[in-house]
Amino acid sequence: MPKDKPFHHRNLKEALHDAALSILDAEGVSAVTIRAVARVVGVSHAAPVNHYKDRQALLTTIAVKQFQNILMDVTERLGNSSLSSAERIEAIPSAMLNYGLKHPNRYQLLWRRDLIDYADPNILEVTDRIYDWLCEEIQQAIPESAFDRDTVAIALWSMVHGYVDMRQNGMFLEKSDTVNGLPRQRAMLDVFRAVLGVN
Amino acid sequence: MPKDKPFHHRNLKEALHDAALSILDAEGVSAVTIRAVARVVGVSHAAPVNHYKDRQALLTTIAVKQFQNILMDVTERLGNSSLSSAERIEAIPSAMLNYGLKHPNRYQLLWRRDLIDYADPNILEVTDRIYDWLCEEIQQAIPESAFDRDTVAIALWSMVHGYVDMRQNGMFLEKSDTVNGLPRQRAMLDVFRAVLGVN
DNA sequence: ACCCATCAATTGACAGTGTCAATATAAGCA
DNA sequence: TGCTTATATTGACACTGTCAATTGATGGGT
Repeated sequence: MPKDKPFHHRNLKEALHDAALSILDAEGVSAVTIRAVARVVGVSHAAPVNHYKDRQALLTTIAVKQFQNILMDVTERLGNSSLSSAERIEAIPSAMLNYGLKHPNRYQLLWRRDLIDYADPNILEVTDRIYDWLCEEIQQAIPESAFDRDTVAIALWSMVHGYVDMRQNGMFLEKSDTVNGLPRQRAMLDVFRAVLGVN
Repeated sequence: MPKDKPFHHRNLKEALHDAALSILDAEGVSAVTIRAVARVVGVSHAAPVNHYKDRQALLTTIAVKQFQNILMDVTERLGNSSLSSAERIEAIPSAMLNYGLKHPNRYQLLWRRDLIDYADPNILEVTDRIYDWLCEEIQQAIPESAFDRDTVAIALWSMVHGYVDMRQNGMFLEKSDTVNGLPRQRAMLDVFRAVLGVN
């Protein structure tokens, strides 16, 4: 803990990332500006450029890390081999759902194509891995099915994403969050259990 | 057609709205700034304030109108009484899907809670009417069902919204858009036809 | 026809923003 | 030691939304 802040921060990149994340959680993505982040870290307004080319690069890095966090959660959960077929299929959808409801501002960032760079190889890789894993579990659980596997995977992921996104936009707010004593998201996933014929 | 532009535009509100819409289509929502719109209409940068309190008010008005357009389309389509149960249920999901794929920038705006005011009574009314109609059709088509009606409606709308949103973010891009010769969205809706038992 | 209140539009300013160029400082290596 | 490179600062520019003060036009009442 140097007294008079040294010229070099020594760890600016991570510090900027952490500051950006906390601003994101507290005030939403629009508050995550290069200058605000620099201010929090206590560095000049143009310092971040050495570590993040521009705002998009900063936000893309954050998004990549968040996707990776989600993937790690899923990886850990699916390591448990005592799960039912349905539970394995729902691991990724549930993870997205829980993450989205728990970290609304972070979740919102993940899908802001105007702010992050979806052509970034890291983004592509992590989202592909999540998707592939979802497909894999569907394949394992229901090797025979009337439905195209990709279609089921896309439908499932689309449903949970759409639900989180619309909920956060205030839709379905007057509707109860529980149906028959279960959370609505549980009831929604049950619809898919029914059509896929898994338990 | 006055030669030297008169001080009063006489129709500024609509002109601003139209200009904003064309900018939205051409350059995306981030380009729809108060000043850019004013520039297109050929009026001073602060003129719009007399008709739209701020940028959010302008964008909210646009969103309301777009939701109303969608609702009108659906109303017209559902006026045709020779539709099957499945077709009636899918009228709203299909309309959202088609609208989203046809007008990506407009669709994106509809779900930007940081830009538009979801507490606006007009927004509430039109989205409620869309939702209620969807529920109504589900109720009519399957008066008896193992699934909670609201859950089905929410799941269905969530799926199509999530699909459009993720697609526009570049997800599922390497996956084919057609499965068994049918558009993927058709296959996705068929999953719901199966679970609801309608044709 | 006039006056005046009201509405509509302009101008100018302010605090933000991202980003770039020029500059200063520190670190690391020969 | 000195030189190269990485890192941080400062200052500027062109934008943005929004506000206040001002000017311009309209329309209603007398």
